[in-house]
Amino acid sequence: MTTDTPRKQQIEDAASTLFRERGYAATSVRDIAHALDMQGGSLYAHVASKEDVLWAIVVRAADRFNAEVGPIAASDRTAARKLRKMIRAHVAVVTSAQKDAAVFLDEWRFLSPERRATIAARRDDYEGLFRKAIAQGVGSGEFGRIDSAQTAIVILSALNGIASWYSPDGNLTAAQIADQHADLFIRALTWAKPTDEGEDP
Amino acid sequence: MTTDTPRKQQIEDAASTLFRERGYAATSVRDIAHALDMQGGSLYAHVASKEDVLWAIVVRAADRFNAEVGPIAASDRTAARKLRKMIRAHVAVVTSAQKDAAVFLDEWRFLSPERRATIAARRDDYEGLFRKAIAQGVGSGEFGRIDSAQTAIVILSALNGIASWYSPDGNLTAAQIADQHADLFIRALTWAKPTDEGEDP
DNA sequence: CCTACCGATCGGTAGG
DNA sequence: CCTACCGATCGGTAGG
Repeated sequence: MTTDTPRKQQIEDAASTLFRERGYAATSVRDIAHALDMQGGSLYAHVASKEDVLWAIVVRAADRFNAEVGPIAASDRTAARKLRKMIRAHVAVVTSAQKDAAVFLDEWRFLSPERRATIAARRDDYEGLFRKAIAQGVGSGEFGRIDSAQTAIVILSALNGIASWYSPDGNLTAAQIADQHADLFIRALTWAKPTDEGEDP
Repeated sequence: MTTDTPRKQQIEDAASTLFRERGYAATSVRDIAHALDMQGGSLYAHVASKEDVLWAIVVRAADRFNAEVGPIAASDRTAARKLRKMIRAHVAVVTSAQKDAAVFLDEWRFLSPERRATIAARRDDYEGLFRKAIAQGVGSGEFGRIDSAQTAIVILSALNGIASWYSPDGNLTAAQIADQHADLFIRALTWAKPTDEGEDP
């Protein structure tokens, strides 16, 4: 009954690295164990199955996206400002928890059907946050008459793509990447008018 | 010395379906063989290795992108029109050769290091076609002063994402999806002026 | 293209 | 957390 077992987190971290590098199916339980200087079977003192490890990684990534973006989506703001902040928050998660995000995005299909369905539903809800923010802007006249559902998909596809090419050593900081994306998409939605300005923190 | 062995194509088609559904690593040689009503080992009468099958799929997908988009990129057009046509062509490949495109995009990391390097180089060249088209528009003043390299990545991320959500049974046709993307991105690049119009076929 | 097989490795468990 | 092991499955081959 201690606060939390750090060993389990170490396992998830090591697994996250390997799942991202080699993919879930091509990573063996022994690979994960050896990364932590354990014997293959010893991992099962801490986890019940390989899939449970993937599940833990996927859930903690999903939780982070929701924790960062959810409050902004629920806040009272202009659609353009809200969307800009949501994009920034999403990119911040992708870049700061890059491994987990990449595993979440690429490897969730290896979950059991039940768990996959749970994640599919969560992803759809999350996408809904973007749909609603866009629809708000269409309704208020801030944005042009675009298809909010399709636009949400386009934006999230581009933002999620960052997980597969971003490098902390690149020429652009995570914040710059976020702003570039926000600029580009807000521009695309608010055409024929100047982009809204006057940032809030 | 016949024209072409169709059995090999059948193998690649079946493998493309399975690699897309389950991923390369989680698809066994027996899975592929059984999809063609063969015994596991019999596949090796036609192919030398599982990786060779993946390689064939990846190469034919890459070839298609180049064949469709390359000539447009090399053509003499306004940057906006050129980019619009390139986006359309890219989306056409993604949607018409969806399985191959998805395998190409998601599973190429399971290739041997040498082959992976070859594909990485080809992908960079291909991305260069978009970079150059964008840079052309920046140079001519058609587009605003944006980072062509980053913008090319953003556009291709979104376009490639289509491979993972497009369904021929969806509400939108492939052509509509292509136009939506072209509209959105051209708008984002040509801000503060009306989008260029007057389509060529 | 099949049958029958190879060594290697897989996820997971027992028993300590 | 280790040793030692389980049955199952893997990619690939021999020999026809």
